[in-house]
Amino acid sequence: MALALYLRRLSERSQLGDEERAALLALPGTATLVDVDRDFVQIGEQAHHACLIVHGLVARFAQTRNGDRSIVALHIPGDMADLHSVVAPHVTWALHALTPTRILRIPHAALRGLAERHPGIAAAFWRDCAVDASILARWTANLGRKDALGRVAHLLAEMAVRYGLIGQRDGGYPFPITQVDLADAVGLTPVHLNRVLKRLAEDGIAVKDPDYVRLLDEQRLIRAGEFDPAYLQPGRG
Amino acid sequence: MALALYLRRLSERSQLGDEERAALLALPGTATLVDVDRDFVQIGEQAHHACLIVHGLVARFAQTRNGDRSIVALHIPGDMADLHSVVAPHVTWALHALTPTRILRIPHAALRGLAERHPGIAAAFWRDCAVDASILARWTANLGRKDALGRVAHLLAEMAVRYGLIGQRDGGYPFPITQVDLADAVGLTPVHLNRVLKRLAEDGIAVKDPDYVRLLDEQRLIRAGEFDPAYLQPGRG
DNA sequence: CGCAGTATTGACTAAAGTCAACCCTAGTGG
DNA sequence: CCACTAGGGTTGACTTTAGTCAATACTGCG
Repeated sequence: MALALYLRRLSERSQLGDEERAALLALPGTATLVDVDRDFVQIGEQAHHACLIVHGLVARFAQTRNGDRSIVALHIPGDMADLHSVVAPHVTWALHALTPTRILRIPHAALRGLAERHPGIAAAFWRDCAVDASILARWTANLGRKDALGRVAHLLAEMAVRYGLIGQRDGGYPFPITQVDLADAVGLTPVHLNRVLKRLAEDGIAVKDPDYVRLLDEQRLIRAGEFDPAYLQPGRG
Repeated sequence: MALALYLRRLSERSQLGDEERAALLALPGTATLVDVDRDFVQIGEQAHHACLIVHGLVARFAQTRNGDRSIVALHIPGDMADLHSVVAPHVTWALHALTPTRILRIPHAALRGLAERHPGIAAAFWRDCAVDASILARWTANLGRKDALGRVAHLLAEMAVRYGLIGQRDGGYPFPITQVDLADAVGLTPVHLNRVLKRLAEDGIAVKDPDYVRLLDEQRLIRAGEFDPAYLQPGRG
């Protein structure tokens, strides 16, 4: 069940009591299927729901007034992609399905009510947003200071950990993103990204297939991306 | 008084009742002076306090294990620079004074207690973190998609708004940051940043003096940076 | 006065972007 | 069942942007 997925996510980093867990699982929500290549939250909206990703892959886009779009976050199953909209409902980004995606739309009112009645849940929500921000900070640092290879390696390493946390990884992980979108996420042109991926494959580090990443030598991937998973706060109280 | 500054900040975006306002102002805290060029929160620490910037300028640094540092956020008076550490106390960044800085160190326990007793304050804290994340997202997008001039123009425009919100701007604003640090914040080398600043000055857009930014033509600055202040959520409920 | 940190400039290099062609594959409709 | 098409991926040749290296100037302070 979708909410159980999110409860599991929260429980990784927050201790919740029985009552809180039950209250969370009782949240109302509307299951929705989103076609590929569709914005399901648009810039300029006033949000009234938060979207839990149940299945699929979602990009958060920032947009300048000129219409340039840029991916600032990727969301995988178990992520509440726009939980921050509960406290900042004026939307300045878009959520876009990169594959056919199943989401659960949960009313802000319900989330807010839950947070008000259960301080522990309020803290868990806040913490979930803090981890999201921590990832953003890391992306900012990567874009500012790493070269193309380092940025790509770092992102592939990050996604390996994140898919690992939801039990979707072994020698690799599902990652159904096009090179155009991946290029956008790491601030490169698709052409240059393609060359970087080619090099990672030739060097025996990792292979990006159309919807899967094969990890050939994770140690070297981590070194190439100077990756340290601490910012993902995996399993901290 | 320092806490009044922060109360004012929160009140811009959150409605707080009298009791909540009083409780906030009653928070305990230790006033501290930080020398220039000093980390006052270090990577790897377990944080027990959040730092309210009272006076001065602070940079948040991300650091890779190789020791490369990169500025991911700038904090001005009125900012609670590491409020997120209340829910994520394992520190993966550093806070560094760019000028002699006065801070107020507020115990996490007090902030947590306040949030537990007053859901409105909990929401206000969460919201404050959401705006911080919104700025991070914008920086990510800028680094990914804008050229050097656009990045610098955007940052100068953002800081103009942020200093404006604390009443420290007229035809310009105080911005005591060196070119080396500014270069770090926008992901450029100091040499190239210097050339960009020269161009902004020559074009009559803005002049960066050692500790002040003179805004010569704000409209063109905004255009050059494709700046839209919506992400700062100025004055939204 | 001299030093250290900061800022400025020029000449050169390297990384990434641009442009354009071509390939490959999955899906469509005849 | 096959030809066509469109989107994604790949490659080469060339351009542009920003980085590097190095020298020089400025400024506030001991």
